Amino acid sequence: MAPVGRTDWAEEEDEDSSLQLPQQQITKNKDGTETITTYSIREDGKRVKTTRRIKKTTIKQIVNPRVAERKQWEKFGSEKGKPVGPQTDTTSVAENILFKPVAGWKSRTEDSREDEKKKNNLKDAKIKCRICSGDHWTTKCPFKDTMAPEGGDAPAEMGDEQPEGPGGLGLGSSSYVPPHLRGRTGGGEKMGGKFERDDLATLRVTNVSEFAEEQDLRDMFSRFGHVTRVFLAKDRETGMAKGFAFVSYADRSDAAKACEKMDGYGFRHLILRVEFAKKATT
DNA sequence: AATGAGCGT
Repeated sequence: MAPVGRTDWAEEEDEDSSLQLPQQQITKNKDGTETITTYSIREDGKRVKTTRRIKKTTIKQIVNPRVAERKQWEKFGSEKGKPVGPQTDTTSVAENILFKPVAGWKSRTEDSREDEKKKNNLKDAKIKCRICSGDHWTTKCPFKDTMAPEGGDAPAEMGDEQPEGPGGLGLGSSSYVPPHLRGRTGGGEKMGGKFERDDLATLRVTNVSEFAEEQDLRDMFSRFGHVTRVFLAKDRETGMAKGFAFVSYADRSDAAKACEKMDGYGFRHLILRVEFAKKATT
């Protein structure tokens, strides 16, 4: 039995607290700013007074005309009758956030000095081709296909148990295998002559949003078949996406399907352009 | 508009 004259206790408390809240106040300051004071109740029941100082800007300065007009609309719903502009108790007003990617943020910690040193050493180190003594890397040498490095017996490798790298590509005494050549089983590959990336099933995707990530592309493209590689071009200095990407498939037929379906596909307010890739850098 | 990165003697 409920005590006489008592309604639901929860209801009562609700009414109490909401009725006692003072109205929002706005005071104009001399410097042209305004101070807005609002009152609200937190989840734990505590009453909170919030003051904010804002600087008013002419609407024309900051928004396009359609948005400006929208700002003058009469409020509706639970905000009905409230004055124009954001009510700070229901709307949080934030500053514009500028997104500035920074290169090398990972190493910008206490031990970043060490990193700097290493970098400089690398930069100062002179490059001399072992084949022709030119100022390029041996691997970039125009004669590397026809000539062996001078001296023949290169400094003995530490781990001699591995006569050839995991890829078994037989690049002289070096066991290094560049990432794109690793783990190949040679499916229908002409092994004579130069090594070329298998771009037969690779699509070039352009007009890619700078906010896209490789995973986004993988998600979109893997419905057409097994995606073997996604490369999203980024500026190596800034990390900014350059707006194009490469997507490789295990099967060229899947690539063809994807090409047909994804060319013209809308992604993040941009229309993707998809076509088969031509050969890589020469 | 744009055709990829990686190692390092």
